[in-house]
Amino acid sequence: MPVTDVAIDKIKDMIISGELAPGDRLPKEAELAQRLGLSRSSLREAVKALCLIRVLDVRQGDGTYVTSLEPNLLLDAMTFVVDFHRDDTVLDFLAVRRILEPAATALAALHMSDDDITELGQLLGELEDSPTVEALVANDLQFHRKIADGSGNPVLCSLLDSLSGPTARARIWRGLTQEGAVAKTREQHSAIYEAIAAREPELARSWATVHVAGVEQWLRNALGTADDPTADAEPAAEAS
Amino acid sequence: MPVTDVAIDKIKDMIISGELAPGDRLPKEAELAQRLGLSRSSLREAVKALCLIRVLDVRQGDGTYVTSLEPNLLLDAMTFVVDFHRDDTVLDFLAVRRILEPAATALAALHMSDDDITELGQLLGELEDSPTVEALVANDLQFHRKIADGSGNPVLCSLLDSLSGPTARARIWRGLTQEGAVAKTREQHSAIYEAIAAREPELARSWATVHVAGVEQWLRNALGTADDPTADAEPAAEAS
DNA sequence: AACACCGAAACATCCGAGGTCTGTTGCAGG
DNA sequence: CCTGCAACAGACCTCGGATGTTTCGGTGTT
Repeated sequence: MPVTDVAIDKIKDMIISGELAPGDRLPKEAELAQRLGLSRSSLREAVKALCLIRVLDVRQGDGTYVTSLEPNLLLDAMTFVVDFHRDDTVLDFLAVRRILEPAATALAALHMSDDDITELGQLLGELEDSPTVEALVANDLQFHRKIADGSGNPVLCSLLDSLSGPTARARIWRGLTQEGAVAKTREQHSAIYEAIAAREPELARSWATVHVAGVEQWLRNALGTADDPTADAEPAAEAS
Repeated sequence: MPVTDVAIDKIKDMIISGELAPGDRLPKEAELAQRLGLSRSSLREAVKALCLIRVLDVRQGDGTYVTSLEPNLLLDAMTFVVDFHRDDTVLDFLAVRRILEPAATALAALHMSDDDITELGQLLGELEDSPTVEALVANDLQFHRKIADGSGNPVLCSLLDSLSGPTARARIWRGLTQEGAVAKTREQHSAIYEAIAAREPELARSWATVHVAGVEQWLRNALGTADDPTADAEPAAEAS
């Protein structure tokens, strides 16, 4: 195994064992390199890798620190991974979201504070009557994020956040190609909000299911026609 | 932004744009470094980082390649992330698993091939009458992995795989401290298998819920977090 | 007490020189 | 003609040092 990989494991172990706690500063490069028995170059590769997944945080001119290691931070790195998946596997991600979102919504109906619910309602009102597709999607992301956050489970929240990336793209296409989608989205958001405000977890769950399933159904059709050489519908545009 | 981070983004873009397809070989270090306008050292840091999340695969003496980018590979990197979370957040991960596992089991009841179901049954039989805790946990992991795989959704499968890490540890503790757990686990596994074999998704879902909830309940008590009044909330049933 | 300056510390980046591993090529033998 | 072995070249691995940049904290001035 390359020394760099060994270094990654060593640092990982130092953190897991508690030798390095969240927020702690690592020894300086030269020192740590000597301690782990490798060169600074190799150590830097290890640090950079751990940095990408948000385990370490290097500040030039200061030092290298262990992040808070909170689930949201670490799972945030998954967004990076999800970015690599385009058209073909988006449906699989959406299917997972279709499982998690209703559950999160139901939890939110039970756990959200009254203040949070008020803020959730305000989000719905902030949208203009004829919003741009971008504004709609941004508002949609905020709406679902607040609900996910309201579930009280940071892991669930972060996971949904990561999965929302591809969904957001899908929504943009949908907004561009399906006229009734905007009105329908607003209707469903209102219904979800009402259910949460009424503390009706099962109702909230159902509306969330309907909501995500709608996107999924549309996307399935869109991709199905795109893959079909005999289809006349225009295929989904490539990422620019 | 550091040069290395720019390089990471550049390489990422090269892949997403299609310039580098899965399986392709990257230009050699020196060449790519010049092309991206940085030194080999910095480039290597970028490559190492992308390597950690399984986007690139370097083979000494050969070259650097883009991986297949399949969801299972990329989400596999999440296992690394999950490893950083111990006692305190395990419950949150388990709660997510409690949402996904029943759904996956229900899907498996619908989608698994007869051959796969046969193999699943064989897994149950392979276990000795008085297995060691380690053997039991290993068998358990295989069992659930096969079901997750049977859901037909690679994203769901990989996600569950990652979440099973902490759960496995929990099971080991449980096996060591709770005597009846072994027998109960085998009973529930059999029930899940029977439900899948009978193509009864809702029955399979329910047994899976019971199964995971059992672990969750025990762990909650073991960690002494009986302060959460919502532990028993959120019925998982859902029409269709 | 508040602010500006300065130096030390630490990371960022680069470079070039060996070392090691892998795939390929060419030759000899069956 | 096909097979097996050995040498070669290409590519990554690791190293150590030199130089640039940024940040922090102490010092001196106002």
